[in-house]
Amino acid sequence: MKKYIPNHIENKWQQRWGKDNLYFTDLQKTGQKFYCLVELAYSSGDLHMGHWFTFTMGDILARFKRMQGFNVLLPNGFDAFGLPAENAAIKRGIHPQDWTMSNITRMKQQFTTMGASFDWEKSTISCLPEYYRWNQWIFLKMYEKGLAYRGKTYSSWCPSCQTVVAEENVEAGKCWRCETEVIQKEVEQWFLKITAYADDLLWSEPPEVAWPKSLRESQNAWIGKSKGALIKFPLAAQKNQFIEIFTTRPDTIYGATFLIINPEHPLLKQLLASKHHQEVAEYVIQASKKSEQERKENKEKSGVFTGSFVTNPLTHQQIPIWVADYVLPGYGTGAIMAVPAHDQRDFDFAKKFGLEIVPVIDSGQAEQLAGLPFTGEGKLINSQQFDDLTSKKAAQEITDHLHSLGLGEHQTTYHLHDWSISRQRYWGTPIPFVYCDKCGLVPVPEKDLPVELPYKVDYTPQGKPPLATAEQWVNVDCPQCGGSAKRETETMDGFMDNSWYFFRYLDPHNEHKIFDQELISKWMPLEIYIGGAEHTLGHALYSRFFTKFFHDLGLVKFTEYAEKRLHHGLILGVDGTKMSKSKGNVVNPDEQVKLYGADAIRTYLAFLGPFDIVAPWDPNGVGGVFHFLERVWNLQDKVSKNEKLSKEDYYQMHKTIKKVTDDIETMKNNTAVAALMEWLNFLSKKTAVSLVEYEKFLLLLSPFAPHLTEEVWQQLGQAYSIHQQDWPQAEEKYLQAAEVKIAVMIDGKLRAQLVIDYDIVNKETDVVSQALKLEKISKLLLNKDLKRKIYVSGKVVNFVTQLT
RNA sequence: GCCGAAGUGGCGGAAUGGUAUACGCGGUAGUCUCAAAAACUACUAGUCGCAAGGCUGUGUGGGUUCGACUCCCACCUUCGGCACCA
Repeated sequence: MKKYIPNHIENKWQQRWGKDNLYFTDLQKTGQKFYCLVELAYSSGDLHMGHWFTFTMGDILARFKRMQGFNVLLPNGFDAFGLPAENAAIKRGIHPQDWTMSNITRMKQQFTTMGASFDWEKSTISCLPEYYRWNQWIFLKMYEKGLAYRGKTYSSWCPSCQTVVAEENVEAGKCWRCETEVIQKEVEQWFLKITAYADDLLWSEPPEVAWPKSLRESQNAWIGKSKGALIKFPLAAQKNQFIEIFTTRPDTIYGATFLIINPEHPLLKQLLASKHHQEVAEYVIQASKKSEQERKENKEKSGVFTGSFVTNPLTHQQIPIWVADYVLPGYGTGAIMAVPAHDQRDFDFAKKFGLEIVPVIDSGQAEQLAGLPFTGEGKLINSQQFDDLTSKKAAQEITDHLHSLGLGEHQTTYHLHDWSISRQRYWGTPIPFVYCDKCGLVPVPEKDLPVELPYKVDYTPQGKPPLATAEQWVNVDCPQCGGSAKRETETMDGFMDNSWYFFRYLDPHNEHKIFDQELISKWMPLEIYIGGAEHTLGHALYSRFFTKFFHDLGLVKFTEYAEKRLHHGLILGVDGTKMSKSKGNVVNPDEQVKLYGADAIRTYLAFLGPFDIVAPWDPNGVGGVFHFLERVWNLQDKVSKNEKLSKEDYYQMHKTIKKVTDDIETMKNNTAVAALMEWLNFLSKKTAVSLVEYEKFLLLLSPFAPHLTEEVWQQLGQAYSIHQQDWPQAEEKYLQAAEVKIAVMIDGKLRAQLVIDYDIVNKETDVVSQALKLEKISKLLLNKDLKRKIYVSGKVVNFVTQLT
């Protein structure tokens, strides 16, 4: 027999599978479908170990389901637009498109060496017009529905990338791509009104689909729905002028002893007519200098008195207006009523500046007696006609009362902001709008899509969008009046591309529609979506938003696109830290393939630990798995066609079939591989192995090691391909061992073992009397008073002599 | 601070409330060899003991139970996430 040398067989089978189109999925076929989705890769040019890990897990599940008779779709595509392409191109002088497309060619080759069962006919590349024209189409539809609009706000701006960075892509005050500190800059840009879906995006309990709890709770927190009231506080000096505040605790209004506005508040200029002018102006300047990050980090309260007063609409007292940067411009109305007795921050502020503290909720608790703020709910005090009401009731009644005075209303606010989608860069989907001198902003008609990205532009950053340099492209006739107009030169955020790609996988080349609705209703929602937890507040939220939008357009019938989402783990470098080029601890999959072959790497990644594991790459571990595969290969020597199976042989075989089946189903690949190793250890001890056993073994191993199993399968003279065989079935009648080991305990402590025939496993009296006869047990029980006998079928006998 | 997940050998990790440490790595000894590597075999939680055997052990302290890694309460630590959100 030949030695197991992966490099001699893997390439051969990869080519054969490709030639035979073995993993082609007929979407029209009837029968149960299984759509297995893995988050698509960015076309960076190199497949790293993280890709291997994630895609291998998807591939194992897909292969398993296919053998179980499901019509499985395992597609793959490329996230191809975005800054890295543009930056790499600027650095190396290659056009982003050429850079991207050659990367994709290379990565496809790397994906092939993985031996994964992708159906490459169902694939998308986001930088191709046949894909991004539908980004434009979606954008126009959103515009039609009032969900895409042009707005002006302060946004995080990356000076290095020369573009707006979405809030959820700002990490610790730095740009997620280049790690330059972002600044706040007022820019006009396109927004998608994701806030219109805030309530729809909130997860209910229990959830409609099986998505991770951590994701659901993070998304809910990010959406940040809170109910409260808008209340107008009349300015003391000017009649009919108000400061409007938002509060979640209108019940505490009688305790509002001052009011705070943020330093950027529009009313502030008006208020600066007092003697405090200088001090306030200085504070505002100081606050504007602080970066968002500093403001958040420094929790020491700061602020100044404006010199002006408002009237508390219910106590009718004049209360001072302060400016403080702990009140944020982007939330609520940017102004608060401060209730120091019942809010920690207001309390800290009041203490620091010696402001009045009036308790209005009776907590009956010690903190309050000790003069600390009580932030919970309770019964009202010091609140005139509302005294003795509970917080909940009072909140309702006080808001209603304010409403009748024309000074308040019920209000719900959200933390979620609209999605700023325009980028002042080249390598992205052109936004399909033109600016006409006569007609203003005009959408490009649907029939004129796609608005193709011009190839020839100057994409080096100069403070204006690169597309503005493509003059021929920019100057167009207005679709409405035919007069001269200019194209929008901003492009779309790359997150737009990957918010809906899994719909397009099902119908990637459709020229007439975004997708065929019948195909979608047949194949979606998809069964499982494997991806990273880092996309919780980005991609995983946007894609749900798009699905709900498609639903409202009448394109799809469901409101969640994936029945299940699973977060994958992370493979660290050998040193236990995150792999990075600068640290030089990157484990290159291509090199590992050369050393051990794809099968060993796949199986090692599966065996490493639970699916969500964060663990370092262990070179010895791969070696161990390679050794396992080698032993499987060498077992051929022992195979005999005539070998009869004992009861124990059948038991081991079916026990393993059951375990591997259950484990792959629940994505516990590590214990599935361990079960195969155990069975191999058992088979290796036998003098001969039957063909039946060996075949079953190969079938069970085939999702993990597709090349080796295919090769041995062929050598055994079996029909091609092993990957088209039926998955083995565990039979109940074989799932009983011949003998059962029972633990015998006295007072819960293990004292002996009893081996019984399987036949008497359910006969309690027989088992107990056999246990009592054991020499060791009878000796230990000699002078003891046996109070209870407990028998757990097939597991344990416990003799209790002491009852507490 | 808040939210989420998790703490088990030298290491990665197994265990429907029922014999803790499966499987793999690493280690020790042996077989084979002139030797080494590879392969194979045995052992490998700590501790007392020549042994038989005992005791202690799943982050800490309590609790429930005949029996707890598993369930409950309190605490500690680590990892991941977050928004001074009124």
